[in-house]
Amino acid sequence: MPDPADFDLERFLPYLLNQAAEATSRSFQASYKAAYGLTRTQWRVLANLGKFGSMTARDICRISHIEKTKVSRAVAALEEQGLLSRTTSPLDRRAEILALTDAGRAVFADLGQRAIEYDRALRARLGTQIAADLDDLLRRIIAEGTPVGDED
Amino acid sequence: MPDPADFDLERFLPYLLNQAAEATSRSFQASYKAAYGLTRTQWRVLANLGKFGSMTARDICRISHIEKTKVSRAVAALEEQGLLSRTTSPLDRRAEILALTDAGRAVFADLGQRAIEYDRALRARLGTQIAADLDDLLRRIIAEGTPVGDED
DNA sequence: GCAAGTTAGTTGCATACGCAACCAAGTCAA
DNA sequence: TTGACTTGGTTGCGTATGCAACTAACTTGC
Repeated sequence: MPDPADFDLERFLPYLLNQAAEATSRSFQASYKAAYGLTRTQWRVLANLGKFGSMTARDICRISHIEKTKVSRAVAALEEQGLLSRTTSPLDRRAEILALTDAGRAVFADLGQRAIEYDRALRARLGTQIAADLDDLLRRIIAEGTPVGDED
Repeated sequence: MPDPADFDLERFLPYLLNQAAEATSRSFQASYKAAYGLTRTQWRVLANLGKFGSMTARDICRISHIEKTKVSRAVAALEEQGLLSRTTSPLDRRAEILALTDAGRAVFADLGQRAIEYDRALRARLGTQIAADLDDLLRRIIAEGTPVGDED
């Protein structure tokens, strides 16, 4: 039975991960927020559409592990801004096929580049081999990282 | 000039970090949220007070890198729940010295233990050596991870 | 063909957050 | 002392989020 006095937030993995995530997200946030007024979620949805082409909101949920509510609102906002268009699926009239508009693709082109550059710079500073290992670790954490249960 | 089509969210470090952070935080969240109705921020503030003893809100900001607003509200909530007490500092009447109450210490004891166990289990599954390396990496990212500027 | 589920997506509500503006107490210098 | 500046902490306001409840469109078994 561990002594609670031994507990140190600074060595607590969830905390460290959070800080690291905040640090990186925050600084990249400037790109999509300042330049295009996008939310983190909106940027992610856009990035998925940019990468994978047309798909339905549900697909985005599956791929990106973002909850449906968040996706739904992000999609609404992106549509509002003219960055994506919705078409009711002919196969399933509940579903909507989402696709970036030209404007959306332009934004993705710009942000995609910046993201690549940002990522490269960060990895370079960490050391590319190390960064690659980090990827694996993070994926493992994401995959099995939820020992207690309670999935998102 | 990178081709935006090369961009893949799944290999974007800020994104991976976020997912990993979410995955771990989420599952530990059950402990403090379900059991004590605490917010992530509240739990962190409590953890810092539990670890370091009495200190001022400003100190918590410095140590934990949480913004003052968040700390302020968390402190108010924790006081409301009877987990901490405030005393105006005799040295500087603007500052308030925060200290856990007995109830607060009890909560910390419980959550501290659970946190240690959670962390251990996670590290064990990653491999302890690897987990230690991960710590370093994350600290580096946190420290220098914000190349563009725009600090928190 | 239809009642009992499912599933895609939206919405209401209550809460947490970020930012900027704001008080009150302290500091510093003239 | 007094006026300009800094600093500890709070608050108002607009926005993002999570959860549960909801609609509409599909599926299944009978």
